[in-house]
Amino acid sequence: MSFGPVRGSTTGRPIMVLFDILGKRWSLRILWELRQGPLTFRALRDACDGVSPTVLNTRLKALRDLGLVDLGPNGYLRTADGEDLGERLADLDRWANSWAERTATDGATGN
Amino acid sequence: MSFGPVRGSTTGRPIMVLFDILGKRWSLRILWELRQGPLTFRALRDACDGVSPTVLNTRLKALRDLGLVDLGPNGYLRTADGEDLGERLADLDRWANSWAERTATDGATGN
DNA sequence: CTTGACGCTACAAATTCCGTAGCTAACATG
DNA sequence: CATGTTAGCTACGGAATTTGTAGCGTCAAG
Repeated sequence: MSFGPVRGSTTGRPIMVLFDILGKRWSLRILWELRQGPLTFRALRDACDGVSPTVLNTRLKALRDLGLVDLGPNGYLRTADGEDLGERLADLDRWANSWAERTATDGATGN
Repeated sequence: MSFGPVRGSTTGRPIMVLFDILGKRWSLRILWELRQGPLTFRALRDACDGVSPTVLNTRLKALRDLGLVDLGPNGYLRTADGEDLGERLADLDRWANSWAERTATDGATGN
């Protein structure tokens, strides 16, 4: 497996590779929805607010090429690396929750 | 400040708000490039591979609405929340580096 | 043979993104 | 005042991406 040239990034810095895929619509969401085990293509589609199969398949291909997602007998699932990345997303989720509380409080005090 | 209805997400879960903005091209990158202090609009543009001002301004507006970025006397900078989120991105960066090493090694072992 | 679920593809329309050019305002120099 | 520079930001047309709907081929159950 190798990182080819990535849109707008000739440096090959890993974080840029990540930004490139995660910066596309539904990528983060797909990784997120796979957090509790495998989902079939259609179940994943439903979980992602009915994202079009075109985009879902495109993302899934990219995610598989990067070794973050794989297709098993029970549907799509995250690889070990994907799980690892998923934990960073869980961190993001925890942060987002406290951020929302903080933001709500800000708003109440006079927006 | 308040979260309006977000594209494709009626739940209002904070993580979805985050996915919505971060899932747009250049959002992650902008937050990332602001990690070492304020940058002017044009400096930020240069840092982001010359992203078009149209998109940069749109992202900056969204990021400001969410209270993650602010415009100070020396240019754009991350707010306290933005810095906080930035740390999660730094985690992502660290993970991406080890991931890249792992991935390179995988390729070498013939898997 | 029909039904249903599976992964996935085709294709046109809608949306978003892009690059280039240029605007207004502020500040410094002369 | 005239000039030059830098700032943030907008207009606009063309390119690229995303979307929605329909349907394909395969497989297992009834």
